[in-house]
Amino acid sequence: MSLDLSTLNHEQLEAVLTTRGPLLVLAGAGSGKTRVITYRLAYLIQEGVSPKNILCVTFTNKAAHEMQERARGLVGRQVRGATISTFHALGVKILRTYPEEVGLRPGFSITDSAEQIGTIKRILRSLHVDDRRFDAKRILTLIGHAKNAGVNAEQFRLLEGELIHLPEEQQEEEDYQLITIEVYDHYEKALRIQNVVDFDDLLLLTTGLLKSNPTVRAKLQERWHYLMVDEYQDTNRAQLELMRLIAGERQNLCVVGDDDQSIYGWRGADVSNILGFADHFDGAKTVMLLTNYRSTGHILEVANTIIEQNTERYDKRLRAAAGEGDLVRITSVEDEEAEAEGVANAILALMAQGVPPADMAVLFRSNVQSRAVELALRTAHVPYRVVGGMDLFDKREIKDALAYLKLLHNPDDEQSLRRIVNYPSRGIGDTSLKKVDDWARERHISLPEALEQVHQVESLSNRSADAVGEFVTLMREHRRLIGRRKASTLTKKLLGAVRLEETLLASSDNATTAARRVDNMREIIRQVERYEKRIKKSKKLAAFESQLEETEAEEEEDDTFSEQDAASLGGFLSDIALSGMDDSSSKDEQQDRVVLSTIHASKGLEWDNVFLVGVEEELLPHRRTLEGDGEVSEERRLAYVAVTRARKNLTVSYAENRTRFGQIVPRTRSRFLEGLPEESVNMEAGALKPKKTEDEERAIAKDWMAKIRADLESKRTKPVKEETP
DNA sequence: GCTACAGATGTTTTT
DNA sequence: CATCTGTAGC
Repeated sequence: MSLDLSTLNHEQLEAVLTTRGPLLVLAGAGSGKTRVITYRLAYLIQEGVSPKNILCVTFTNKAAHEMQERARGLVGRQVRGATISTFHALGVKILRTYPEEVGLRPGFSITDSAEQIGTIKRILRSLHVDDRRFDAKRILTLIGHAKNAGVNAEQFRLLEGELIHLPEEQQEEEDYQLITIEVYDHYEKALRIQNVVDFDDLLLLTTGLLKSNPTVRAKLQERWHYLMVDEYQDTNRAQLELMRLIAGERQNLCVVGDDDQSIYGWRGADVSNILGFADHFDGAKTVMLLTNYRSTGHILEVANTIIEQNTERYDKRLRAAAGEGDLVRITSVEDEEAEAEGVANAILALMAQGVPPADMAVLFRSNVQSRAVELALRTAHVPYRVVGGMDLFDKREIKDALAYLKLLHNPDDEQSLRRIVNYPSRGIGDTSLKKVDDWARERHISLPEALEQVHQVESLSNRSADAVGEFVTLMREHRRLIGRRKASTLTKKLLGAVRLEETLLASSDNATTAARRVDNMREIIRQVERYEKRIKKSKKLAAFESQLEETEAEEEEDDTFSEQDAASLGGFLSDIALSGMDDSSSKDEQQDRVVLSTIHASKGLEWDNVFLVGVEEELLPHRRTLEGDGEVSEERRLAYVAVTRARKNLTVSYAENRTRFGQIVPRTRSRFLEGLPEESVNMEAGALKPKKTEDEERAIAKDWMAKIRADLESKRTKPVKEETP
């Protein structure tokens, strides 16, 4: 099978053919970035590089899947050998193989952010610091930034002299840094005792491991000879370091990204990674992809004008492959309500012309803005979908059920233990727990360990001790079944034994909420089952394919990683921590609905028609960045990302007044709208037309509801097409 | 151990 | 205004 490279343009081809040495591909919005990556991957394989020696890293699971699928389309099942992974999943894989080297024990688990905050608060209290004076979240952010920069607790403390001594007006900031030095230390210890890592550890510890351990480093360098990184502008210091370490002397590292789309600086991403690529890697070659295949000319003009006012960037200008297209419409509206109604009407008008809702999106800077839009769309009966918000994970009943599984898998997980030790209530109240906790502290052992020998705690009544004993036995009994029973069976057994369902039903007076909660909880079981199925299928597939292989089954053992294989409880828990619950596939994911999204969440997506709302000072750019938190240039990039999502139609709006915290406040339009090229913009009012009559609206909406219902019906009857990962 | 009320807070969140 | 958090009180 031979790869057809003739569909690539000159620059894309150059990027694909440059396989040796450090390569920076600056891929402007809509310039065929994903194509280049997948073709390059395919090309490497075709040129005789063993897929096993290729590592592709992305940020999201979605991007990893997409790359996998598209590469499979080009080179078939050979992609299976290549490692295509997110940074964090890669970290887990490596750490699971060498846990002891970084102070972990096998089977460590991954915390979520709520647990992290809980841990911080507990540490503050143990340090006798008023946990109301310091915001745990803010401390956690500071720790996160340190970790993202590759700085561990020890090193952070050493930085004290440099970090501190801020001018007086930043006294508060200084206080936070001081307290963070203390907390960071304790936080790390707490995690290690519990055999737990947080998300940032997945990078920090992995990088640290490679840095300090030449054997492991050599092994990984021997495994991967060719590296590719997607969305490089979003990488942080630790990730750069990780890639540098794996690339080793070969330096076959290809990074793809767009500095103008760097919008995660606040999360620790470091634009200087991409801006300074040539300094970080000697002899780096740069290829710029500047032909935009997505948007029409006027949209691109506006985008270019907006972004060109940033100074710290690669100087480049996108050119449109398509024609001029329609003008960008910029409208002023009275307030957010009028704005939302205007958008709803414009959407209805497009629908009336036969444009499917899925070709439209409403983008905004901050989540609160979605409410007004949702309301208007609902009254107009426009089908919509709000993206983001992994709410399922935040549900209490889900967390409770998960905590049981986590504790089962990792007996040292104190955080999970605390969560469910008395839920459903079994007579282990705060006082009893406190007594055990104190007893544990005296003896310098952990709470879970203390619970194991609870009958030696003298201050505890027999009744309490028995209650604890019963709980400990329950967990121990179930833990013995790990490996002997399917994970799903075990899950059902444990959750049944503690009567979670019954508790949920009894606790809520409202029958519907109770039912919903039970259903949510059962979702966990379904997820475990789905996970088992997926693993089973991919194993089968692997076996099948190696059978098919004409060449002798050279399915040599992959000795880089410990085999973490079977549908185990631990595997499930990592999986769910890294990719969230997958409620997408079955539900309304690809249905015909208008998308409502924050600009952040819209990156990488595109629509024919885009409505960008609330383009006002203090919203975009956001107030917080104007007050000195963060940089306006990043806000500008945000505006740029938003604008470049549109293929054919872009409508930008700003309100004269907006209700904020219950107050009506006059607004000014965003600075990002100043100085736009007149010939590309339609400033005339009325882009968001006045209301249609109720009857007209209803007629259009009715049509669409009917169509959607029919769609749903046909989907239900058709068998669901199975995708193979 | 749950409910009710007061008080604070009010961006973005790939993993 | 609206939502979440923590605490007091039953």
